[in-house]
Amino acid sequence: MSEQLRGAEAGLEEERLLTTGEMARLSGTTLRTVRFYEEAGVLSPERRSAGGHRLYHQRALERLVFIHDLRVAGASLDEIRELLETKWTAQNGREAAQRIVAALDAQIVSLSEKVERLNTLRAGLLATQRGLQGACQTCSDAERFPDDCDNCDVMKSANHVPLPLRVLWGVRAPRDEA
Amino acid sequence: MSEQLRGAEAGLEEERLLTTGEMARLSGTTLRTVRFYEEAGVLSPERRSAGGHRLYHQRALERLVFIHDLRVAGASLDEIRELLETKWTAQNGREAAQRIVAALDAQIVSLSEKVERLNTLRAGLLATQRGLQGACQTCSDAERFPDDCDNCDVMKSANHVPLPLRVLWGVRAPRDEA
DNA sequence: AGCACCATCACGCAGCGTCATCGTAA
DNA sequence: ATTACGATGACGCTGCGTGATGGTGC
Repeated sequence: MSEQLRGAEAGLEEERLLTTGEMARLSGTTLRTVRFYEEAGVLSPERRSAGGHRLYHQRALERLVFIHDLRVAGASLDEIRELLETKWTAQNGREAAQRIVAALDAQIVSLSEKVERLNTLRAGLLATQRGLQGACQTCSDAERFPDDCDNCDVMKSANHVPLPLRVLWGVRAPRDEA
Repeated sequence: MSEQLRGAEAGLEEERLLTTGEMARLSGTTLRTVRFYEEAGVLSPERRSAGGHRLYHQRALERLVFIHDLRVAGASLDEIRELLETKWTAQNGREAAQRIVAALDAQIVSLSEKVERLNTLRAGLLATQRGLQGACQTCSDAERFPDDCDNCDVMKSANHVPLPLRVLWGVRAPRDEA
């Protein structure tokens, strides 16, 4: 018994702990973010150094990356905290697995919607670039340019003008007035 | 001349102006957002009613949708305002087109990166669901469940465990303690 | 005259950024 | 002992949400 324990302890190859700065750099976040995530209750160091510096497990780095990914995806820290705690608040493995799968379902749905929306937007922006890189790039029609573009071929020829082009190249909005 | 003007005026088919609420509903935003965008200098009503109610052109609705899309994509209202003003601050059509194309380039790049990242995350979440829906759903091993899952087949068999699964199903983080 | 709608403060909140000041690490 | 790095406040900022209170439109 004590043999096994000592063996296990010796087997732990002195895992190198990470500083806050290393966590930030390796995850693509900042010091402030790492500390804020601790305050928010989603990430904490394994221990502190004698002088009070935070020291993290390498697993905490994966956790940080995951949290940051979910934030980029639009999840709130509240949602993220719940997700991370699910396994430990469930009564048994079955329940934990089910609840996590359900929570992930919701995230995946909103994520898919967002991706679709971003792809649509990107397509519109690209189409707008193509539109502008044609005639407008060489346009020297000082009579027509700012205010009469709506009547130019560029805006009428294409039978479906992308929304960004209509907005960016259309008539002056009240907001754009002097 | 006056004939033309009168004709043009008569030709304008009494465009129906939109209220703030209609703008919000039709764009999927809120009253607060529409008003805030005005305060931020990116969207303004064509005029006010006698009683002070905002009245918008239909073009303003497209503008609002575009602004909201860019916000979802992660652009700041400052960036958006600059983009929307580009055409009117440039000296000629060529310069305006070039500057807009350049600005859109930057947006498209960051947008593409984001889409890629979200797709990667989604793949990880889906793989995590698949992992959990197997053995864990029927796991009744009360000895093993919460703390020893790392040594379970589920976490060792797959030669590449997705990051979310490692994080969500791995050993207890300090943060998850009582 | 009634009911839905809108306007204008005003405060609140998440998720950090950004100093300033001071202690730690090697 | 120097130099880089980290800790701890504290205040600031964006992009809205959320009332409260009172006027508008039809």
